[in-house]
Amino acid sequence: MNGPQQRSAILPTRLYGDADGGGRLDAVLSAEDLRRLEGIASVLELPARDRLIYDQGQAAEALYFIQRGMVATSVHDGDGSRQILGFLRSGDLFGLAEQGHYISAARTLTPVRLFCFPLAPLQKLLLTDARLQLHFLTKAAHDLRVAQRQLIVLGRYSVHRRLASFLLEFLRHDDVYDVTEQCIRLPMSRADMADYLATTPESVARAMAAMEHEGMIRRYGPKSIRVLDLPALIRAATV
Amino acid sequence: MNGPQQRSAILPTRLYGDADGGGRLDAVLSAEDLRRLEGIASVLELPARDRLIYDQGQAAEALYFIQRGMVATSVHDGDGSRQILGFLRSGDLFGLAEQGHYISAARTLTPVRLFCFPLAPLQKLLLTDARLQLHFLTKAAHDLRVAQRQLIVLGRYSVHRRLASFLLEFLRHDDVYDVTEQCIRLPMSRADMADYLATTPESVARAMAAMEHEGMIRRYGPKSIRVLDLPALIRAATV
DNA sequence: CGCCTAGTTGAAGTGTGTCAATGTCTGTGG
DNA sequence: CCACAGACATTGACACACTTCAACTAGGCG
Repeated sequence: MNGPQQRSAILPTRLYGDADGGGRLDAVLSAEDLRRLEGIASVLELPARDRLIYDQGQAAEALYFIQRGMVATSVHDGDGSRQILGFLRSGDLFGLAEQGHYISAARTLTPVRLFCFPLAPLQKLLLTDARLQLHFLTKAAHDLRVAQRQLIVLGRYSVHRRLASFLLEFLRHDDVYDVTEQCIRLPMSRADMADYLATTPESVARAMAAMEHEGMIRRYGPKSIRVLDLPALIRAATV
Repeated sequence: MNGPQQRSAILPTRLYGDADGGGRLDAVLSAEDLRRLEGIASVLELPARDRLIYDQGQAAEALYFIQRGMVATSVHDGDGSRQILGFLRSGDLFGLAEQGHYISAARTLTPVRLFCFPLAPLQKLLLTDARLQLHFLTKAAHDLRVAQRQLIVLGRYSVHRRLASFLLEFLRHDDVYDVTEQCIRLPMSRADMADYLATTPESVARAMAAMEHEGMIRRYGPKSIRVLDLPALIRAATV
């Protein structure tokens, strides 16, 4: 994993707060912690996009850590309806289960490299290493905050604003954002974006078109977007 | 806290899964764990509804545990907009912070009795007791599942269906549901329900009226509802 | 008992979903 | 390397669930 420098990441007032690194688990782990985790992990390499990692309802056997690439978790309704719960990137954990079964499906959006922690050894490790466990707890708290933020986005924002918030997310991550060119590379389809933002591909396309019309972005094909007016984009996500 | 029977609640395959007790923290703690928690806790008793426990943005100093009563956490937008993130009951934890500040406000819906765990001592305790910490981790995972479920509700369901899901939630909790009378006691206002379900008080009222018209419920004043046709209510929440 | 807040009902407006048609990428095979 | 095919994205027209605004009614607490 990256950034294995030793850090005293545990600050008392940050419990159930922010351990920082923007929620990246690997950014806060010590070299010793990493060694231990690698001791129980196996590496899973998926070389292409749209590969199923696990399916909804499947018996949960492991927790996954993303080392490289991007993953989407989604819940499928009886009918065709689908809600994407999150787009996950390097440093994220996934594999949340309920009563021994995954509650969502997980599939790759890009080629990915994963660490795979079998649950029983992981639990054993966390019980022997409270400091390490606290990092997992902090990560869980981070994910909870992310989910609650998304609750606000879906509950209160218009489609236009949801899309603006979504695009802004990408600016933090230099694996999908070229800072010098101010260009975002979207790894997912309009349908994926729609299912994450709880709308339709058509509405996403319309919102994109509107943003381009307003001069805040410029489209170069559906997967590549240049940010022309960042303040306007921020305004669109805020107001 | 209730249910202090010793249980070997830690089952390997349930990590980041369900520790059970329906997410109640106190239902899985050992007598020893309880004693230790009580050692660092102070009791907070709020005798009335609509009391602010902490405000959004306030410096986070403690994590709260509900022993009795009901609490709502909510995020307030710049303008009047408000999203209620959750209605919390006995056995729940709240007080999620980011960078040392609460991300939401918390206020009482009923008189409540809380345990108040100051963050520094709590963190110290969790670091010395990995088993106890694992219960907190499991609780965090539970809350994450709850938030993700709500994401689906807000993202995919009609107002009618959202309300049906909401009412069904109450049937699990005998502090608000009289099983023999099949009567739900709603402790919150229509506005609160609306802000939780991401709609308006008017739409809630209309959905209620429709359900009564369809014969699945009967209203006795705005705060008291009898379930007449449970299967129909379940259908309304499912289909 | 009466005031005031909260809830309900009605009518009108609108954002977004739906259905349908057109346009544009992408990746595969000739 | 180019051409084709199928999937994906975009645009337009229309429908409708829900919000908004307004008036009225009913609870509940002093």
